[in-house]
Amino acid sequence: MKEITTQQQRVLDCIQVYLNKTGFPPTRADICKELGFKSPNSAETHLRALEKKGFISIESGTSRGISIIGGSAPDRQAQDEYPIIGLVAAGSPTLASENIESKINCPNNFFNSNFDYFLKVKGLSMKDAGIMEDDLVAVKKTNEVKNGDIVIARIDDEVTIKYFNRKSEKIVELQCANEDYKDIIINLENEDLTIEGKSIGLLRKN
Amino acid sequence: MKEITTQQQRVLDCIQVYLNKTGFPPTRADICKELGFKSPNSAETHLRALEKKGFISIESGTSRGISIIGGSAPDRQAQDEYPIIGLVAAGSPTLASENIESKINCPNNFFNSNFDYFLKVKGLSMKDAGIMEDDLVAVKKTNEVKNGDIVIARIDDEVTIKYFNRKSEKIVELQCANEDYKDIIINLENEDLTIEGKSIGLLRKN
DNA sequence: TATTATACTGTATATATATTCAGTATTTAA
DNA sequence: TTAAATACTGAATATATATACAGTATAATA
Repeated sequence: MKEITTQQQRVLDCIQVYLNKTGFPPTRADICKELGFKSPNSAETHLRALEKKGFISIESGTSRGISIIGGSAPDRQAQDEYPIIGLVAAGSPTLASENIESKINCPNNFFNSNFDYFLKVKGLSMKDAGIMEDDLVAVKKTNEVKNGDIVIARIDDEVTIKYFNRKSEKIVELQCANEDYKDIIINLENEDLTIEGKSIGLLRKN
Repeated sequence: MKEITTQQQRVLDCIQVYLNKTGFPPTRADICKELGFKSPNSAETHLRALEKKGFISIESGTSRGISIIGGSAPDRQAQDEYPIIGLVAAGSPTLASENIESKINCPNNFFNSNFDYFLKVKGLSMKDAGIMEDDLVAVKKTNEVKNGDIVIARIDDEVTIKYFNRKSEKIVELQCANEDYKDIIINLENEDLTIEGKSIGLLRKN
């Protein structure tokens, strides 16, 4: 299952909501009305994209012939144990046992993308992004990130969670979401920056 | 619910089977094909009879607008399946199916307390508490809350999520976590306040 | 630089579909 | 015994709906 865009997710949600509400899938026009599109082709192209990516199936030539794949399957969700790793000021957030604070059982399709571990957040540098102290950020190990992603970055031995912003070929900005904190500008020529992964979700226990 | 005839039962079963197989309801022609009728009107009259007797509802002028009522659609709350409810501006966040946007599989000891449903947040009034738009707040249905709790409150038909603060015997403050929003002061003598539940956790999908 | 994917508006149309009308026949209730 | 409900065939039709085509625009990618 490939990545889903924000708008495609909205369309997918819309179909699910319509199904719950009426018992049958929406037409293109229904989707347009719900999401504010003005052309049925807007819905059509999103549906085709969702079909191509494997989220839905569309019965050709059939009115309301949309079905969500995996949607109606009431099978018990496969679960996995995910480690919770403390965001220590220093040191790589490795999965070595000494870094694992505890483990948590969680369905493995719980978020929109698969992920590798939970990171327990320290500090309030991402406060305005709704990430508070002791929140558990679901981290997918990857170094493929794009501007605006919330990434887990390591500079030498210092690990932080920040917005990623590539300013130029050599310059990366690690941006805070809190005006009390200063952004970090990194010159890749002088400094070592490792992208450990990116945030794909969040979990908070009160 | 009145008596059902053998043929009407066959049609009803046919609808259910078709739904299970395709994810959407059949047309008149589909029913004819399945049950060997030679005229779409055969299906039509059976459908009208089933509607009259309360087994199905038919959305007029709508293709495949059949939905099965009651009996065969029990919301069996699977142990680990939790509904996601949209935070609608008006109306109680009931577990009625029309309010359920979708469902999510989740271990029932996932948070530190058991809970009843997820509430999808609209607006940014609790931004500084780290609750953002579209976040899913895990809600435990209770009216036993204490000062500082994040509660789901209903004033008449308006549902909001706010900090709870009892100022005096008669005065309750529903406090925002965003200086752009105004707190709500409620005099219990004049106004109706219902505590639907309290937040015991949060889930965010990026 | 060209190309692909995304994200739309707007119009048009073939056809999928609900639904009405005209019949026939049998069974059940008043 | 007369109406009403059940159980169909067969044909006709208005419209609901999918879907193609023609554009515009932006962002990401190669």
